[in-house]
Amino acid sequence: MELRHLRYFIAVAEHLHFGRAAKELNISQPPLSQQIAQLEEEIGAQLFYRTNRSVRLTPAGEHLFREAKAIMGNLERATTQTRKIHTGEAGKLAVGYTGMLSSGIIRILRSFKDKHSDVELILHRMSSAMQNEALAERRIDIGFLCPPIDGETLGFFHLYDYPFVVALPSSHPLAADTSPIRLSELKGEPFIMPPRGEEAGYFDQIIALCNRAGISPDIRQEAEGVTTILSLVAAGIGISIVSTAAAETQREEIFYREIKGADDAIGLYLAWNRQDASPLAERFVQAAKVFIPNQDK
Amino acid sequence: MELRHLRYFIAVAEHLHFGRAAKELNISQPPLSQQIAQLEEEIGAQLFYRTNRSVRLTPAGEHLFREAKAIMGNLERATTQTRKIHTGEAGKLAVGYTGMLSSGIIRILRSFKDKHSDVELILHRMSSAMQNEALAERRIDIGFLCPPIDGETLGFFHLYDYPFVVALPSSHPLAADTSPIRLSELKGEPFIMPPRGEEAGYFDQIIALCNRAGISPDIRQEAEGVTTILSLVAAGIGISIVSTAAAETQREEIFYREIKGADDAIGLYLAWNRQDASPLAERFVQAAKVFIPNQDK
DNA sequence: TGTAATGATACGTACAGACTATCAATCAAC
DNA sequence: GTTGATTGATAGTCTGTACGTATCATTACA
Repeated sequence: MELRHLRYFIAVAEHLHFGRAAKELNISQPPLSQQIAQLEEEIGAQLFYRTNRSVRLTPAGEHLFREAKAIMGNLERATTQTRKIHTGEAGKLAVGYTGMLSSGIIRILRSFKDKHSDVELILHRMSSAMQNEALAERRIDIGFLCPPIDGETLGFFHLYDYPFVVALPSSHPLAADTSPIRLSELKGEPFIMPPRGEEAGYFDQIIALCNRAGISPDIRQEAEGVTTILSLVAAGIGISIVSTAAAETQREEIFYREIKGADDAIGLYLAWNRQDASPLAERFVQAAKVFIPNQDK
Repeated sequence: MELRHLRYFIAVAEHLHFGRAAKELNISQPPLSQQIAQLEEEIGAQLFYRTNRSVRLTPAGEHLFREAKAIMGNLERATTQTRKIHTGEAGKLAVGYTGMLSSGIIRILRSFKDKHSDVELILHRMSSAMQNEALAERRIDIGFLCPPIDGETLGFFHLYDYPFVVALPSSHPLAADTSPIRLSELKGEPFIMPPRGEEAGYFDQIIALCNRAGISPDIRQEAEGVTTILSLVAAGIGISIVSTAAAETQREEIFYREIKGADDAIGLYLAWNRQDASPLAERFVQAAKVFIPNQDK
């Protein structure tokens, strides 16, 4: 059986007239009769009552008519959707993000979703190291992450820079003052940090920052993900140095202070697998480029 | 596009190897490559990433793969069901019945349903006259009805004979006695009868029965359907003469008495449209024939 | 560097589906 | 009854295309 049989069958069932159906199909009547006969033979069921003057569907034919129309409709929708996925108008896009959905990331996601309503964005929170791996293995299509980035297999570009701030429990003695803090004041404080294996760039930058201020952070606690780190700070377990992106959502239990004399910032990058990136991923990357700040020279 | 394309595509998507897929399809590899290329061209989407050493589905291909399998499954089920409807193993069967589903009718329906679980029996209560019309117009496939039957267009045979009984309100003076009643005792009683136009055979037989007993029934009320008639009797509106089939289900408000010296009975017939009876209707008729009483000579 | 594996390409062929012509059956008009 | 129109089926021919064989290009691996 071929789709031709179904197409012809539907035409005859709709017109209940071989001649007119043939005309609609742009073929002559004899081959139409033949194909219908073939279909009946193959299915093993008479589909039409035919006298020389009238054509009517049998009960079996009526059933097949309904089914055939549904099948052709499904096929039509399937091919259209397939084409859309190819062009990147539709599909699923797995997106990784490190800690919090900063307003910068949300703006990009929102804008893309608005223009591509058929696209399903699936968000995965994972560390920068995990994103490198997931992008390489195509478990995610897009990553919002911090260095290091495996430039061999991944394409990437810089999006935003977020300065560092110190996160203190509100109950902490240093939390009273709103002025920028000197990092040397943090000497001996218990630090909460992500594991270096998960966020090497972030980790090293903070260490360097502290070293420059003449202190060596006393890491008492490791925690995965900014939200977890901040929860621990809120609980009074220790202090941490986080990006202003994480500090966007204020919490009562946490007090943020800028760092005096340091304009260090952590870079947020967008990355994708540069080999066989899905069309959707490519679209996303293109759309995201618009959000690069100061791109006008 | 033809089903061939989908079949070939599914084979390649399952094997992710053109050579092996071709072998399974019993064709050689080159035409398989061609057909897949055609499919991609027609849909307007790349379906496989092909290097010379590996074949992988694109996101678009993965979507089409799922859809194509579903479509092939639907098609398979549709053709099987169509064949079943043709042979009478499945389908819908509209059955008409006059008044009540007597135990005789129920036995036939039950037996048929047991042997043909894929068949949906749709019951329609309608008078014998309506059934004649509905059978001719194919609104129903099978009728359980009383004469007259239009032998021109309908095939039919006799099933059961149900003797007549008198139905009295329990409060009626004549309802005390359990012995057979003489019809002459009913002189002057208000009769409830179906309209003659709907149940001519039944109507005329009762009139003849009464006439033989020397009375002319005083028809005060007409009602469509035995259940309606019996409800009116129960309400004390009048009396009626009904078949023992209707009397099968006893009600407290109604008292039935046999009729003395009359072995008249109303015949229940099974009828169908003898032109292009649906295969299912034919099966039903054949199955019902087993229930003709005294068929052994 | 040579060999095996794999999908794409080139080209000839056979068959199936399409066309034209015609037939058979039915219905309607007179 | 007879004739003409309508309609689906059949017969015979032709053509497009799906398939097969042979071969190539590329890649992986020994």
